[in-house]
Amino acid sequence: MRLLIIEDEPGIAGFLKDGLEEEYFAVDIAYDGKTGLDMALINEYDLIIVDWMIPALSGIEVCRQIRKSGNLLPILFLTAKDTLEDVVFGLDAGANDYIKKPFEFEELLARIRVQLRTKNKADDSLSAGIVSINPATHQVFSGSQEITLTPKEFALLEYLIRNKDRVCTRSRIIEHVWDIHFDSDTSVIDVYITFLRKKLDAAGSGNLIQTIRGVGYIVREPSVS
Amino acid sequence: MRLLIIEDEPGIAGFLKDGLEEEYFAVDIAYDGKTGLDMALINEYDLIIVDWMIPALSGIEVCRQIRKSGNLLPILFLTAKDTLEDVVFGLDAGANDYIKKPFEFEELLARIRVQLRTKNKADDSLSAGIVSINPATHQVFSGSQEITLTPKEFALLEYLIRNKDRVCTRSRIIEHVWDIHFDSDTSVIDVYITFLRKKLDAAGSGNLIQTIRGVGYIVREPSVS
DNA sequence: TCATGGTTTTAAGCTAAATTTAAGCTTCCC
DNA sequence: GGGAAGCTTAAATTTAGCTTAAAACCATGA
Repeated sequence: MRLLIIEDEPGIAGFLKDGLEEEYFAVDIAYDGKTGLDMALINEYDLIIVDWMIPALSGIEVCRQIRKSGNLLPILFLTAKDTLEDVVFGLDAGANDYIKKPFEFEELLARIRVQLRTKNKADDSLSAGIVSINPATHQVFSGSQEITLTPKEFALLEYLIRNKDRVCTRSRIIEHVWDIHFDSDTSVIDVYITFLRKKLDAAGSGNLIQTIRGVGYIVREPSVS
Repeated sequence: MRLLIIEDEPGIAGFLKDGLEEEYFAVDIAYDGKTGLDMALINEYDLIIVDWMIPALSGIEVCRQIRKSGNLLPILFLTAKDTLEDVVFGLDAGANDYIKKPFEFEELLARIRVQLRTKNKADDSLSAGIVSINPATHQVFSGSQEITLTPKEFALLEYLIRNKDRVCTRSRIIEHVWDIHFDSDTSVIDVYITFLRKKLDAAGSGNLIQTIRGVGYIVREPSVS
């Protein structure tokens, strides 16, 4: 899952980036509103965190511009101002949620999860067939048997399952899971697909990840019948 | 065809699901209004069946919200209430049709077919006859049956269907699909036309690609008659 | 600071699939 | 009948993906 943070204070930005990367998010930072808006419009993010008070272009204006472009991705507002008026203003501009500074990192994380959940899923269990994953605890189960995954393995599987029944192209995967934005001839994806398949297979959930040759991969929900 | 049933009584929901699946529909169930609405907004259904009296969010509210999001998919109301007033209320909320409980399964089926028939005519996705292609997911369907194509096969079919009802000359095909800009005596096109025809034929969409001798090929939309 | 163990990435050989070539066959039309 | 155009099939070639091993990286604790 790929996030953009628009925050001018390097301390806070860095703190957020580190913390979120520990949670397996791919994180980009923009230090002013103008840059942030450009990045948001050019790249595909799964969620944006934007501070209210930033140089070049206010957070609220960034938010408005993004919505004006027709993009509905979840936007989370960071604000020191906490009067009702400001909050209303932010939500009117198209933000999905807000959080007051100073905040607990855990709370931010919870709110991010809510946004990602409502965006992608009807129910809040991320699963495909007998395999289910829990982003909050970073656990993966094949039926009732737990599978231990490394951070990258988890991030890849999470992305594939969140996009269940859709083809995930190699370029989208490399962007959203590895945060690499240029064409490269790396074969990390292949290697990690092999890792995942091996572990899933060992836990009896073989054949979950299918290859679409020349395009990418897909995790299909076994048809209900 | 993929349907969503929003119905809290497990008995009715299960009965509907089983019956509809026998008719080759893909059926999802939501047991309350909130979940149902989320599913309807996130996934792409061909039709929704929603009960009037359901927990979390009334059927009528679900209907309103779906319409508010700009989605025009057919919605069928299930209701025990049968006063004229209730029916008017439901249709005003954006439903396409209603059916009173208890009902005959056959009647429900008939009404579903009516809705799906009118829907398909307006649909101008990339298709010709019963064959439709989705460039976003690289999927091809003959009716509801998926056809697996290699990248080149897909590219060729996409080009032909995008230029439906127009003759595609050999030189245009070789330029647009193979990116070859000089005259060559290759016979790849012939070979790939054979590949495509074979796969389409196996999926029951034979005769889609016609040869124009000396010129090229054409995919025709079967005339509506 | 350095060693350690785990994770991630790179690289290379291998395999299987996709693509292209080529040759013989069929059909159409003069 | 004969030639041109297209069809079909098999074989050759190329490419993409799989697998494995090893190198690089990173955090941890002695």
